[in-house]
Amino acid sequence: MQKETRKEEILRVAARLFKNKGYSAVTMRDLATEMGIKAASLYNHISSKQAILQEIVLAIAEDFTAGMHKIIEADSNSIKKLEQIIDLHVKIAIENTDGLAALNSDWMHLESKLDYYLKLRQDYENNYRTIIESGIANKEIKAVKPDVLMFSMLSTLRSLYLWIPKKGNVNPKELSASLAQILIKGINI
Amino acid sequence: MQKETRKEEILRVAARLFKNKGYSAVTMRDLATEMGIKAASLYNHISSKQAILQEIVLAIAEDFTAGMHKIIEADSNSIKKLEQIIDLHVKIAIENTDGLAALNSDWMHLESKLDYYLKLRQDYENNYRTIIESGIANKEIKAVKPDVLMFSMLSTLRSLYLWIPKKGNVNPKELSASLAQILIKGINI
DNA sequence: GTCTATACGCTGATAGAC
DNA sequence: GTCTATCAGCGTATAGAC
Repeated sequence: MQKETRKEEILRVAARLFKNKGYSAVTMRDLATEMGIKAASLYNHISSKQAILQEIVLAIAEDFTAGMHKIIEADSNSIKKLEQIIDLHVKIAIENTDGLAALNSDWMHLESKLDYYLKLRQDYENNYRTIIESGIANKEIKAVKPDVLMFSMLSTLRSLYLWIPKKGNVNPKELSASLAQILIKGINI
Repeated sequence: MQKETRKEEILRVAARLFKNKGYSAVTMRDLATEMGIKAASLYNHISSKQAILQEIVLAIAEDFTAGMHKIIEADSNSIKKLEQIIDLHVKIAIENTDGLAALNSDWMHLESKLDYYLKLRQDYENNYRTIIESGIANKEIKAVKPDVLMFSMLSTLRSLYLWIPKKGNVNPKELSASLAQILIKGINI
């Protein structure tokens, strides 16, 4: 286990503050105080407040993109793929709860990287929808409206970060299994 | 159809801005510009920025509370009650999309009214959970984990405001029916 | 009901000493 | 790597003229 750099510490603490109050309401002075230093000292490690948000959000967005690519390339049926998507969201939500909160709540405050973020999200949703549509075509999934199903599943998965901290130590496998039961069994033929 | 007062106009425009950028990132100057007046003029109609947020969020929170009370008092089974909860969320999401966004994203910026808001939300969730637990006890609902089911349904219903504007003119009955199919049919015995 | 003028604390960020 | 000092601009809000 290698030591956390000062920059990593800033990103970790910033994510926690962003989760609680939102990007706009957190000041560089808040962040510095939380780290026990002065605001000016932060700038030896990061170039701007905006750069902090970018690093936090884009790292996670790229994790989701990479995870989705693994899933769509694998040779498995649609239900399995949906289960793997649940696993992916549970894993990221547990490993990086605060960062995920920032992604979900503060992505619109990305400035120069906003277009890039939106493209990643769009591609992710397109891949998701394609999995559902294939499943319906193959009669693995009930003939529900693909958009409503994707919206419903994604709403739950995107909200995981709100729910995980309340539950203390979460068992990822158990949580994934419960979610799969509720999100998928109902649509499984 | 009675004319909108200046104050109502402020609340409506503010809700739209809060939805897009979040409470903290919207300035009184932004709001005034959007209304075609100067920031100082806003204070003839509202006492503070905080008061705007309170009016928007608490009105909706109280709508949910009133709706839930009607549902739990009615003489119907658990599945019917869950369907009525879906209807309630769809109705409010369509009628007051922007205000609902502010409630979901900016409730933590309520200052003196935060405790009141949290109590309304807690009571709402307790009533929701009780409906699910009764349904499981009566064998109307599969023996899933009540908390996971409530979390999943509420995540979807609370995210409706994100989804509705993309869909243009929404038919509430059709949307409620699709959601009920996906959220309830899977857990129905 | 809206305006101009103004108060004044807080904001992100930089320069330069140690 | 952290500090103090500093800055220009923006934040909410008030006073008082029209």
